[in-house]
Amino acid sequence: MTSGQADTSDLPADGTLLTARGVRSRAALLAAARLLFQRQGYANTKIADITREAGRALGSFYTYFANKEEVLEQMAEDFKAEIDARLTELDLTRAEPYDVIRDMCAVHWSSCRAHSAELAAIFQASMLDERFAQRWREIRFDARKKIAAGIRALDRAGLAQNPEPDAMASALGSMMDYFCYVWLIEGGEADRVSLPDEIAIETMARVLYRSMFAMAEPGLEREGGAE
Amino acid sequence: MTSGQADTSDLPADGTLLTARGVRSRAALLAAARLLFQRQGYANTKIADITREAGRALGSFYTYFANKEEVLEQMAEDFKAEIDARLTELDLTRAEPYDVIRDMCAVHWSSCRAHSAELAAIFQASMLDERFAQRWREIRFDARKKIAAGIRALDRAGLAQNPEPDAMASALGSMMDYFCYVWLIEGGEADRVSLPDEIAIETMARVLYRSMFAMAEPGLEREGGAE
Amino acid sequence: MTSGQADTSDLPADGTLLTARGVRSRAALLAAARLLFQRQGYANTKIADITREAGRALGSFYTYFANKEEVLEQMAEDFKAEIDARLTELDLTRAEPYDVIRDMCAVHWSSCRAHSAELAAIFQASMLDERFAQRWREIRFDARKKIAAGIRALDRAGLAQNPEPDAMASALGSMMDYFCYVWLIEGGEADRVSLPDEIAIETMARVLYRSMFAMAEPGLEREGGAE
Amino acid sequence: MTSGQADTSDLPADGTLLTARGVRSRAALLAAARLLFQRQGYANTKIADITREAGRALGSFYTYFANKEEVLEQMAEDFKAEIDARLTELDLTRAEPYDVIRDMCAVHWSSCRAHSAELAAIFQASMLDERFAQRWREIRFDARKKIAAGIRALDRAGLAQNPEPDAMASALGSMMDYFCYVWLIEGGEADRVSLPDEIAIETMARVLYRSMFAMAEPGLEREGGAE
DNA sequence: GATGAATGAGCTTTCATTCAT
DNA sequence: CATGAATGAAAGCTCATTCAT
Repeated sequence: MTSGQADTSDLPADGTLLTARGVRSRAALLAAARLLFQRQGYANTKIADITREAGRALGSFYTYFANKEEVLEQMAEDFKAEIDARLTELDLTRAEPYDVIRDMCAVHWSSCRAHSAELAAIFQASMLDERFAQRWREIRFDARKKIAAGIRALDRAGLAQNPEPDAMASALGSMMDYFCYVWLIEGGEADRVSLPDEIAIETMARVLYRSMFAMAEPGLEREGGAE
Repeated sequence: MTSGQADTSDLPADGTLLTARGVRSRAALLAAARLLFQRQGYANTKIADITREAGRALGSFYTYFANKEEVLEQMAEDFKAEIDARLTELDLTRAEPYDVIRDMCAVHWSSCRAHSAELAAIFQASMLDERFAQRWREIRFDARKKIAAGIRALDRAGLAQNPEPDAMASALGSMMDYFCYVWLIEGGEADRVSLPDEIAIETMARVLYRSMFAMAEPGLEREGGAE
Repeated sequence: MTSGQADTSDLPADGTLLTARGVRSRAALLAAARLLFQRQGYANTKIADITREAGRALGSFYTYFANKEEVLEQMAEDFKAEIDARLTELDLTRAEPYDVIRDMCAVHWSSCRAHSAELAAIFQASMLDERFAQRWREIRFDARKKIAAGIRALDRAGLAQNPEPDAMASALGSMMDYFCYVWLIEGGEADRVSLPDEIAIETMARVLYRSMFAMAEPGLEREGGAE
Repeated sequence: MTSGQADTSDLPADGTLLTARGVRSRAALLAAARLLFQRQGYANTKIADITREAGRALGSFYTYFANKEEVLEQMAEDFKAEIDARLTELDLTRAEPYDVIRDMCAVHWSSCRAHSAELAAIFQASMLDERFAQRWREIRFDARKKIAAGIRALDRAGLAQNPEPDAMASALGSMMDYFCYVWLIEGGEADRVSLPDEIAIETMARVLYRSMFAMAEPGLEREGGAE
């Protein structure tokens, strides 16, 4: 429920099975790493910090991971798996498209909140290391493709016009990713440090809906909004 | 025109005036730093890299800067000054609001392109160092305020409805900043590495306009778009 | 007997207990530091000198000490503990006051000889660093107080007169400290490089006794000295 | 009057005569060095500190001195010349030997006070650099010889007994030097930071007189002191 | 003479990774 | 498996000294 780590966290890097003790140690290290990535950032976290936080010896880290990158890779995998899973679970058949978009934004926001450590670490690593930049591009690509597909469907249905669906999807995805980073990790904007979930989700949903449909979202139309 | 560096680049760390030779060296170091921040990132750039690239001795760096942070601070200042200046020059009285928004996006995009080194460095540093995160929040805050003001004006004029102008401004600003980072620095999305200026600018403008006005932008309406 | 280091040498910087191997390394580093402080002075000794002399890698130094100052602090502590202990062991009830004073001088001289590295380092550091000047003042303060107490006792007993016991104690203490430094570390006076223990001790004792009692010490009186 | 620097300060290292401008610069540098040696110590004073304090360019230092050592050497020379001169001026024919000793201590104390920068620098340098240790030994040697001569004279006159005049002179000289250092430069003892001139001088004189004569100094005898 | 930028050797400290116990 | 000491390559930064202007 809390994460998708269960699938993989009991496996060492080389595929060998771990003893019960090993499983516990590995989990302790991953948990410590998450805590620290979130608290002090990925780059600022040393291997020694992780083992200290996990109450393990420094050398034990290398029993389970080749290096810090591997920890992050593991986390990124779990993170992506979870987002994918939750996006797949979405009910795309809801009558009102805005509700679908809103659900998607809610999933994105709550996943990012639940995995803020991973989000922080991936964002950071993507800026330090081209390999992780590539990984991050892959991770977010599914979401982009989904959005682009939605835009193309609208176009085909004559419901809206969008000459560059991929660029638009990239822009909207960038908004979602960085907006979550800003409010869930970086500490908000200069004049405000946090945002209620409800507002965050609606704001993202509104931008997505309006950008895709080029009209106001249903809730507001009824109130005699932009029209 | 290219930058606001002229104002400050003839001043060393302690406020004393530099000789002509000093001005040249300082500029060479800044140029080398820009090049390297862009090419290999801020965190991956060592002081020795900068001096080597600038064709200067290691120690010379410290004649002009106390450390790498100071270089970035200088760049950030210049960057912000330039963006501010260019946004101030914008003609806000153009008849068509979309044109104003488009101009703004064009300024943002071209500024980010011209200062991609600074953008890369600031983004990176903001993720490694809380002090720079704060600085980055300040730098981008003007743009957020401007967008929020636009949204509030539309609301007051009854042209659109937007219950959370600040959150919306943050989302749109995040989109602009990260979209520029992704395409100008990080190398695009998984399936594409670059975007023509025209498309990038229009995409951002479209998202801004539609989100703020909750309707299609003028160009498309005429073509019988979303309606 | 040789030192009070035993109490503390099995503790690393952070208070954790060391393994046997660690105890050995720490001791090796301290021994190397002592040797070098004595041979080439505190300020002239680099961390790399210490580790090389100890046959350890440079980085190993930092497993045990935060910096060179900490090494000295450790030594100073041990030095002070030893002098205190030896001064406490003195038999203050000997019938002849001169013998008590002579014993005290003997303890001081031999402690300084045994810990000439520490003495040299503390003296040097006290001149480079106000923090160590303060520490040095504290270290020597017990001895000053002891001398001043002796002077006051004589005054009260009507055996001598000394209007400024604290100033006198400072002068006598300065004599003892610097005289030891000069002959045990600096290399004596311009025309002579060393002094037999016996003469050094008697000279100090004589100055102390005469200054406090304002009369010749017993041994000489019998020989028909100053009277 | 303030110093003996006048004799030499208008001569550059190589014997060439300086222009009036040069004389002023050299003096400014020496004055700045004195100030800083006193304020922050010899070792902690950088060449750049000196030139900044003197309001001169960094490079100008090397017009007048080969390095910092040479500055100190110059100062030491002046210092020694002054002490020698003042000790020579002493009236050794005063009826009361205590008065002679007291005058000598007064000269020593006031010279050290007037030249505390030099004293601080020489003491420090003597602990960092064997060359200066040697120099310092030479500087203080005259004083030692004078004291030893006094002791020998007393011995010959049968007025006191002192089997080791040179060791005694070293002890008394060490007392005088370090006592002055402690109170004029280092900042006193742990419980007190300064001493009135009168008390400092009398304390030194008392230790000298009593140690040499093995009896109370005249002033106290009259008050029915030690007898 | 005066200036201050340029130089680079030298030192400190950090930390990922290895490996003997 | 666990442990934590050992290692040494990398940086960062300082500052005496030189030298072109």
